[in-house]
Amino acid sequence: MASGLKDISSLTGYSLSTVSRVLANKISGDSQSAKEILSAAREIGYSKYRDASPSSNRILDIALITQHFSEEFYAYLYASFDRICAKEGHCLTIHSLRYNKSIKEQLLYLSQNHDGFILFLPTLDSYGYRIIKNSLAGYPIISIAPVFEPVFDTFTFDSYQGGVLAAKQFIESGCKRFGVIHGPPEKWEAELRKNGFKDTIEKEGKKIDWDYRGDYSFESGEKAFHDINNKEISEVGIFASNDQMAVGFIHAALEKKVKIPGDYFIIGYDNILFSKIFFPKLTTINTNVDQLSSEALDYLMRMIKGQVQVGASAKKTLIPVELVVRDTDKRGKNDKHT
Amino acid sequence: MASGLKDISSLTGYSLSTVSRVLANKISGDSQSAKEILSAAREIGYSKYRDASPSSNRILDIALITQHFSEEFYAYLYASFDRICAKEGHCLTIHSLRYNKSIKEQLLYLSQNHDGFILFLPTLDSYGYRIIKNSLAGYPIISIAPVFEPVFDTFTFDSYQGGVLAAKQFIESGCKRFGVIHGPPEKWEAELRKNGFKDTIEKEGKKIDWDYRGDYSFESGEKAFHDINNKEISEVGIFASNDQMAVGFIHAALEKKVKIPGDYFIIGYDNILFSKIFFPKLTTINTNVDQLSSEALDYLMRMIKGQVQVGASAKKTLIPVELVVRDTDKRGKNDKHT
DNA sequence: TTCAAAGTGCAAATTTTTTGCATAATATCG
DNA sequence: CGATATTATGCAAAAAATTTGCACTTTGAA
Repeated sequence: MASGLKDISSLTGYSLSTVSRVLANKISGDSQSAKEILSAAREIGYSKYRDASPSSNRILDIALITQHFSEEFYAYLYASFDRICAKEGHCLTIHSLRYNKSIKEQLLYLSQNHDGFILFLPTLDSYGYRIIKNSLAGYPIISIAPVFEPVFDTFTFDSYQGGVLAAKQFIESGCKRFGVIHGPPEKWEAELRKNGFKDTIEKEGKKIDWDYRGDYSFESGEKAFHDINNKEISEVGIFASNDQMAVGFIHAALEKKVKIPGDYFIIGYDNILFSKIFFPKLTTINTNVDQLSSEALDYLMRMIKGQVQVGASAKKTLIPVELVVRDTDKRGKNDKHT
Repeated sequence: MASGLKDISSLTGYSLSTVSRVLANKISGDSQSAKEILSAAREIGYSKYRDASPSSNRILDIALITQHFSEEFYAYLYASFDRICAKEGHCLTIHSLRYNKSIKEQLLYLSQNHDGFILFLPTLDSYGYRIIKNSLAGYPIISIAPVFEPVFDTFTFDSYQGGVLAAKQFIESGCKRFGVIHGPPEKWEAELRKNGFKDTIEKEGKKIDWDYRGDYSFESGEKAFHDINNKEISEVGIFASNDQMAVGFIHAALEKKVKIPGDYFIIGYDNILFSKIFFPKLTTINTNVDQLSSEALDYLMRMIKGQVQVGASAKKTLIPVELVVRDTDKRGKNDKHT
């Protein structure tokens, strides 16, 4: 099992010296010999080869550092990164820090076997991020978590824009009254979604007639419905900060034989699978996860190759989102499902 | 970055010789010194330390080898293994081979950094499994994929039993007619679910009055409804091979104002999240993923420690499933949702 | 208390990796 | 097209890393 230059040498047919030089980056890493030697080294698990500066011939190992939860979104995220990495020829591994006691040590360990990290740790605070930054100074890391004060260069969806799009749709389709179901206030992206909606409504000289503080759960969507229904406000365009709450709202409305669209109009956010199959079909904000993965990965690659200046402050890139019109907003052409 | 025994020595304070001996397994791996040395070795990424035979002090690295898909089930599976591994103190990494050209090479590479594999590759054929077995002879590998002819020791849910439970529920609650919505025939576990249902019905001297060949999708559940509805068979207890089809069936039924439960009764299989929130709430077969993870991991650990005899033929372990009664079977207490 | 078994460090022995030098292959430029 | 610079390669020597023999220490059971 122990492997050394000798094994690589006999495997590839190159002399010990040549193998040594390729792996120590003393000769170009882009030649044919280098290609063979690097791939043999990778295969038998020769450890020091990672020190060779990344050449076009090196397969790069990327770690997606996340916290597993039993939610569809995670399956989407992983599948998307998997797809994009495979297309670009990189090798992706996924690691969860959900139950980890020592994040710092675990990341130090992982940095030995990988060329760069993509962090998705929405619950980590700035302090935690700074510890990571300090203990892995110089190591290529980006983040895709929507956090208030990013420490690493960050790629996220333009949540604010999502709220703007929902508001515009309601305004343009002639809604007169507006409501919003908040996400949990500690989630930064939930605040952005709500603010985008609110600001756009108010810029038009209108106001939010009703709001409800939810927690992203299906149940809080149901509760939101009962709240507005008791107040007897109707014909309201409601923006829910995620699809689960929108669907919960619709569920409760259906039970009470309230019409959606009709008595209420609703736009969700996320466009995850069940919003496509739930009925009536939900108008929602779509996030293009492949675009996020692709741009994030691209940037990380340039970071690994040293083509990116890593500054003191974190750069933010907002990936645009789009409105998907289905049946639950005022324009919905389909009324028969209510 | 280059690390060697010298670094470990100065980090831990032990002499070079001691470090060497611990890592080469020349002295017991269970002493305090061994613990410190092994953990330091792991942290700085010293590669050869993995050759030391696993002791109680070694953190074991397990790889879950899968094929990512954008389905909730994957998020469940990963979160469950993550939870169980964390509890046992092992380190889990997840790797997708969905787009991989050379599975064999990728696994060879991964085997360098890990102590054992859990395979979840439902689409791989026996030939592919045998290639893996041959190229990694002696390396600890188990499978959790439901396949017809397992090559590795396998842990799966007792799909057949799931069908039996569904059939019993319908029979005991007085159903007179029975139907089944198949999963895709190439999926072994779908066949088992159907057969368990069919065999139990027939053992009671009854017969399957209607069946429909679905493909696990929501849409095929809708189509199944239209099929049975055209034939005007009603008051049938229907077992769907998964929840998505069951929910599709219910969706189509609701559109046609057909009563569930009432005109039809339905039991699904999987108990994934959306079956909990869809309305009416679905009676279904629950699979305890944590139990599967836990038993599989336990066995793999014993394999790694050499406590398990690996025979020529693969051992199969079936994890029991259970019926979760909600609102869509005949016993469902809740009729108001239709 | 005694003695065997296991752990430890020093220094020598061994193995692995790197490097100087000579030569071969390849690319570059007038 | 040939002269010249650049890069790649292998051998053998040098350097570095790792293992091992030996003597001494610690630990725990009888």
